[in-house]
Amino acid sequence: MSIKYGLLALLSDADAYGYQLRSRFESATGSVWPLNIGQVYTTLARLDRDGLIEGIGTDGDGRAMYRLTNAGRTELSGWWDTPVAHADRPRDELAIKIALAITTPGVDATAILQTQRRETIRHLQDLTRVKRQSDPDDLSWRLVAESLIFAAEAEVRWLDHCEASLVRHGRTRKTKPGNTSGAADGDSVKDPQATEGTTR
Amino acid sequence: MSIKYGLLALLSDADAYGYQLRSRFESATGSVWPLNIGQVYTTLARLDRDGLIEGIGTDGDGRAMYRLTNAGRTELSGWWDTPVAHADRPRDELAIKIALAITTPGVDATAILQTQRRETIRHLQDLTRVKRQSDPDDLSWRLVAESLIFAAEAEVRWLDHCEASLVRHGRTRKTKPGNTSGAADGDSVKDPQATEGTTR
DNA sequence: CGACACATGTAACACGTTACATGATTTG
DNA sequence: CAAATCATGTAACGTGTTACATGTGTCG
Repeated sequence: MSIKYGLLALLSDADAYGYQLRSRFESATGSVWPLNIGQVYTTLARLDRDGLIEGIGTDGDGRAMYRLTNAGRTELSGWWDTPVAHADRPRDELAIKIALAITTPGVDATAILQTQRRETIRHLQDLTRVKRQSDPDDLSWRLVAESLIFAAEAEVRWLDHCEASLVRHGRTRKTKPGNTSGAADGDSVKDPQATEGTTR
Repeated sequence: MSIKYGLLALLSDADAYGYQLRSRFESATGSVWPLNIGQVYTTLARLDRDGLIEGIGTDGDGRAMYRLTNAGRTELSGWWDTPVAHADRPRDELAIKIALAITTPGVDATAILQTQRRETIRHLQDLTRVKRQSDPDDLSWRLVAESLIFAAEAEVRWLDHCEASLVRHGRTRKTKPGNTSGAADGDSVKDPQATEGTTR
């Protein structure tokens, strides 16, 4: 879904050819998600077929130019007006994996949680490094990076929350409220936005 | 990728047939992601073809049973041991949309951010309601729901952060530090885990 | 000249969705 | 009996990936 509308959005700014669309897409999103060039062409073909864009011959150097049609403009403004629904987002593989790890006998869920936590922290460090080394004036670029950072931080908090829940579950509600350490209560595990220095 | 390993995980517990696998998958993940039954069968066929599972005739009532092979067991334990990489996760349509909204002339990015925020808050309320109405003893179920809650909360914070950044960017660093309202600084926009009562 | 970036495409495949066809069993 | 649920599959299509084929332009 996303790249279809991505191309429409880029074409709403100016006519373009396939190769150009890829580089514009990547300069808008900061090349965090390199866009497959083959797919650009197949998507353009589909959009053309559906009347949302139209091929307008070749420019002076033989590049196949495309232009947004009125139908495409309508489709696009519909996209802008409609929030991204949570319903049609892809399944979260991590959540599924943890759920299955817990319910499958013979699987050490705690070990999986810890391995994953290390991986996510590592990723978080990559992201903050990338962010530090990039032009702070390029807004869209920076916000995309920060989107990933926010998500990764939430993931770490969730992993910690899972581990705490597992422990509590292990002590199968035999202990009464008023327990051992601290921290293991409901939500709010760990401070948010604590990106650096959470390596364990 | 996820459902392939999901089926392997379920089959590592006990032999099963297609229909059964779907209901087990959904009872593990809390039917937040209803699993397409058609795909279960095609995936089983692929797994069989690749030697990770094998069809073992039909049970007494004519249901096509499958069993995990040794190769499948190896593949599965590899999955358990390897953390989910951030590299091969799907693109985040929301982040792309906002990035394009900012870079495309003639698009009201602030309006899009606000519409999205309302939608996400609404979703968050749905999730907390679902969580409240569910069995608190079903760990895996609850954690999956909370995974979505953590992610949605992070999304709201990010959206707020985007809006603040846009405002700051609008005043193109002509104002000096020491400014108008408050709140619009760097990270930590809004308190985390504040699920209820953030409707605006 | 040779390597590399530019530029356009195609083929094969994995994965996901919706929809359809078909039949058995269960239940109101 | 009629409707719902159980159970297995197929077809068509959208979307994404990797890999290949093919040519032009540029630059060291």
